[in-house]
Amino acid sequence: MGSMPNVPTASALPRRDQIRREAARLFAARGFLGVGVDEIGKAVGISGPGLYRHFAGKDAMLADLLIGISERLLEEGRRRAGGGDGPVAALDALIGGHVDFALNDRDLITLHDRELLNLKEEDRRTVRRLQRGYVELWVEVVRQAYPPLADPAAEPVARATVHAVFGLINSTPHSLGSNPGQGERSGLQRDGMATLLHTLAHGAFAAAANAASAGSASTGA
Amino acid sequence: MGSMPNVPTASALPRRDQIRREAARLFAARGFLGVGVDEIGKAVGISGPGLYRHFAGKDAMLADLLIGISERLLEEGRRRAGGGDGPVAALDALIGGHVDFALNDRDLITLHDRELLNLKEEDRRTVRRLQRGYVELWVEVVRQAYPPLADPAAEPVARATVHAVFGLINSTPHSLGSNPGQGERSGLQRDGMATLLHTLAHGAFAAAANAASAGSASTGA
DNA sequence: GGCGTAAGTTAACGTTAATTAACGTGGGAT
DNA sequence: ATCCCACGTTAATTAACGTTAACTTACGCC
Repeated sequence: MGSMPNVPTASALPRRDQIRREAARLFAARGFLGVGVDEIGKAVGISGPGLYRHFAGKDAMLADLLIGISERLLEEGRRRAGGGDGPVAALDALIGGHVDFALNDRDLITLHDRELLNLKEEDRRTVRRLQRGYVELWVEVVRQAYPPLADPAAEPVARATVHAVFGLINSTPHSLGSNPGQGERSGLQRDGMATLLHTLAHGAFAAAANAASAGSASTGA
Repeated sequence: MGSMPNVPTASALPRRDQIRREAARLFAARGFLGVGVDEIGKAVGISGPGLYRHFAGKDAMLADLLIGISERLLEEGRRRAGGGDGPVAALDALIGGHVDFALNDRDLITLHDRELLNLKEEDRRTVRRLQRGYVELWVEVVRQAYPPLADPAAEPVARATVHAVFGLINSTPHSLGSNPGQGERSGLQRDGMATLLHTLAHGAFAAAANAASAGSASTGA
């Protein structure tokens, strides 16, 4: 018991990670409730209940995935937003980070806003808290990058626009085919898609700022 | 048997519609697989298997909902796109129609791209065919409204942008709270949200067109 | 060289859920 | 008056699934 508590997971973590990857793939493909534990087990070479040596249960796998991606989004977002080259560069970095995420971890992005309701109350609160922090981070940066949105009356506009841009960037799972190897399905390669999403996000923010500077009475509040 | 085949559903359709509405609400709230037929029955005042007098099964309810909304989107889209006031007005009408849909039939919009995988192969193909037609409609109109996107090399960009704008507009279920009565959750009222989404969509399209006119070699194809 | 623990296996349990069967009822057309 | 059919009900059937139990195996360690 007191042997080596530091590196006992040196060979256990790969297996856990393997389970994470396959579970994410299967959950994204057929939904959390549509995938059985036996199927996840088969995907990693063990069978069924053997998964319980690595996770407390099926719920725990989903919770691990959703909390993990939410934490990574927030952490990486904070890192990028603190680049120190001004709010415009910070927003640029935020957008780039989220686009990378959407293109690299397609499965997790899909699960992130699709399977939240299958979490137990406590885990759901955790994920929502992290998501809220991430949104707040974006809202602050956006309002600094686009001064018209810094008006207190425009705060709801800024927040709604951030949500909308998330929806925009996260749309890649729908546009791209399900080929992770090459992007032969869509006529757009990965880099082209990345720059396009970047451009579209900026266009949306600019339009929001433009509208906010024009009519402050159109917020409807 | 040959009595009145024209109006036998005069009293059956309301009940069917009631089931549709409640099923959509429940599916959107807890997922297709997360809702039992007993629950749907209870929501409409009958219990469990009584639903089988109105639908062939649980799958048939979901198929009815998804095919129905896909048909309505396409039909209304075609109607609006053929307004005859030029491509810019047509795109405006398309955007307005989709925004109305996203704000009025939030549950269905949620299901539309969330529960496709729970359809049987044939129904899924039907829905996808309708969706493809809807996308094509948008792509054509967008490319006419924004000439830089009419370049053959920009076709993938136009298509990806249309998908992204769908994601943008469909993001309302996430930004708004779950109160169908008033929008007290978000600081943005319904009309404010509608005009904002309209503005954001235009901003995204304009940005895409701008990028396409600048560098034709950046498509990556 | 025995020991404990990590990591699997298969069998079994308890629940739940969709669907079907069998049966009841009430109102309109003949 | 009656027949019938749309519309429901409850009970039974069947399948699947998450989880636990009991048991095996390989390996690092004193």
